[in-house]
Amino acid sequence: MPADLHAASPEDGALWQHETAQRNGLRESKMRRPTLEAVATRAGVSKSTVSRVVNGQTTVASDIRDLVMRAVNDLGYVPNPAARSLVTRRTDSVAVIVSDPPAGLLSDDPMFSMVVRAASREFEAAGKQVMLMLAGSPESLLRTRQFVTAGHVDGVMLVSMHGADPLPAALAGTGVPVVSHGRPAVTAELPWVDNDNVGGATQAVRHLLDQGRRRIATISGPLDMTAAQDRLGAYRETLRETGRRSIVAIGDFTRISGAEAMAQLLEDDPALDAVFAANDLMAIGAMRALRQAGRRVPDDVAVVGYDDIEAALYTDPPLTTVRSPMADQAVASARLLLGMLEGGSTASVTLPTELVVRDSA
Amino acid sequence: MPADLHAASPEDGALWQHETAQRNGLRESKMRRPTLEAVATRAGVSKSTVSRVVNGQTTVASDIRDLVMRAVNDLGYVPNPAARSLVTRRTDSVAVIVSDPPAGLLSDDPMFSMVVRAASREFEAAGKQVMLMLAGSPESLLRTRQFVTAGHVDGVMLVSMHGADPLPAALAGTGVPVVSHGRPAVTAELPWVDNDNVGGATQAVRHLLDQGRRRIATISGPLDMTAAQDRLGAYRETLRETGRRSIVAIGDFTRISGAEAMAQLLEDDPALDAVFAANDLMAIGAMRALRQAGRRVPDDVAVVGYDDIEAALYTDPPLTTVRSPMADQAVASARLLLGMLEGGSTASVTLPTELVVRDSA
DNA sequence: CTGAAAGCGCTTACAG
DNA sequence: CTGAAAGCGCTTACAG
Repeated sequence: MPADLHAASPEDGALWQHETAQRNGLRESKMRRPTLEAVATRAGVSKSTVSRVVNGQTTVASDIRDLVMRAVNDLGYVPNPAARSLVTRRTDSVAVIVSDPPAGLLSDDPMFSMVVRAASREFEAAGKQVMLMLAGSPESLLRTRQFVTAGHVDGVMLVSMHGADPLPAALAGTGVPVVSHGRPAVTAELPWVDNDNVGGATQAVRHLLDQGRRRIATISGPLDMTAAQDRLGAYRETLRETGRRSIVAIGDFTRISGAEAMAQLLEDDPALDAVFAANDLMAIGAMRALRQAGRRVPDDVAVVGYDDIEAALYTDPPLTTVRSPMADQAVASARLLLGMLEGGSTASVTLPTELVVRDSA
Repeated sequence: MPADLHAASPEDGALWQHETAQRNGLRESKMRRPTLEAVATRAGVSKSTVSRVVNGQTTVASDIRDLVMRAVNDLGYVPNPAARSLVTRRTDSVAVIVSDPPAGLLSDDPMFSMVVRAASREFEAAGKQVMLMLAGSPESLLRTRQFVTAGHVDGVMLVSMHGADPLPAALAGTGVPVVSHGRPAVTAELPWVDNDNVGGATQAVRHLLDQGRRRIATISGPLDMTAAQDRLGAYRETLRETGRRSIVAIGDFTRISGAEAMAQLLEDDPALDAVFAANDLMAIGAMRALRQAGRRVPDDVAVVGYDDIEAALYTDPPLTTVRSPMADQAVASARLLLGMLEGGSTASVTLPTELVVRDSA
């Protein structure tokens, strides 16, 4: 207590109040939340009973339940997740781990947005919180593995947006359920959900053939991704069946790589009359390159993409493409993991695709 | 033990092994991870000492430290986050809460991808895990508030991608540090990071004026968002200064809304010679509508967008736009929150914009 | 149907 | 510099 309290002036009083308010503010932010014990005391029952009510057990007499609920509401009680998780060994959360390329590459990829959002909705609807992790660098690989091992999450959904990902293997030994959105490149023993890349690419090339195109090139994705491998394989196979040769350039699923690959293709074979791009982003890049080279789409060169992202409706001309059910695939991945957490099936699933014909081919 | 064990045949043996392996597999997945106590026993020291080493305290003799580290590595020890969090009252994680529109609207918005990724990288670099939450429905609002109140996270970064969000207000009373990516519509007392919407929009309209355009329309974003309000306000103000009248249509920041707004505008004022779209997505929609109406860009109608997303490089013609530092803004938001967790500044920040002139205006 | 008690795996004063 | 002990806030057999 200040020594000069007996001489307190109104100003002193105001100052004092101010400091008190600040302290209260501070204390409030650090103040402990009401505990289960506080609720028990207020309701005049045991902690066990409160715990049962809070967890929805039906073995509690309804009048007692009401008593407890009132205390919970009065106090604004919310269970401490750390304490709960410590004893139940569940976290009620899952990790969505997205391989993040260095230097912002692919950073506005619509796939990221679609997949992460669709999966998140699904998980949240099932009462699971989602922890988003970006796994790019080697350190982050270690970090990710530690994180999962530590028991931070009940399960993992892997979204490999690039190469030969070491993550599936790294996560295999953790004993935590893992699913992969997209078939992983290394055949780890983990279930996945994918779309029918072979079927989709085959449809695309057949369509071009049906339109009377004869020199059909392709822009492939990076060859360490199974989606790229499968689409390229189907392109080659379909052409081979009709006795035509492949004309291939490799991109990395970005717009700019599509543009560069198209320029290369035009140089390699100026007489080509069609191109199948392994995704829409590269198709958009290819269309720009064609424009710059003075070729008309589809009159001179027909273009088919893959994915049917929304942007495919806004190209000039609108893009013919293979619809891959991105959101459905994400939802299916989430459900597969959710099922596994309940001890359900670990069977991988392949979703069908559909050709969407617009004006570019 | 099976009653017929004495009659076991080789086949039985194999079967038995198989079952054993399965059980071991099961047990392994449920098996308790090594605890701090196990490490202490193995190293022949107390739990306190192990804890100190694991947490990097420097007060431990180096030979003892080595002993402990060896035990940690041998056992593959990883601390249990729930137990740690229970006593430290920290979680070392933050929530990134994105307002998620119903029905997949905006779902491939590049903003989501850019902002979430940039912020995640920043948080992860600081050792914070990110919990991604989608807050769309009224239930999710409640859920979100509870989640934060329960102490699941040390701080919150809010990303309002639409309307008059009730979240800032709902989170204000929790005592948990919150920052907003983008100035919130309701003036809650929380720090934010935004780009200079007024400055950016002013640059856009001035540029159009400088090009000799005389009937300049705008496609605004939804008016419950401050970014939309500010951009529209600056458009109006700039035209007013030069004695011109505003021609306004309202979109919702999606491509399709941009196309519809443009069609409306053309109907309202067929003689317009320029349009300022409040984001690039709507500008892309507007360009499609102009194409369908037979207007050439920029000869008949000049178009300026806002954001400078990557797609702006791929329109025909390439889009003149205002560069808003999306990723920088997300990084700044993350840093602001990180700083607040250390007791640092709560000052809001505004980032500068820059006009990028390409061929559409 | 309800309660007392043990225990989940850590950290942190407090002694020494 | 190191250790014994208390305690974080829950859940869950185990009795009654």
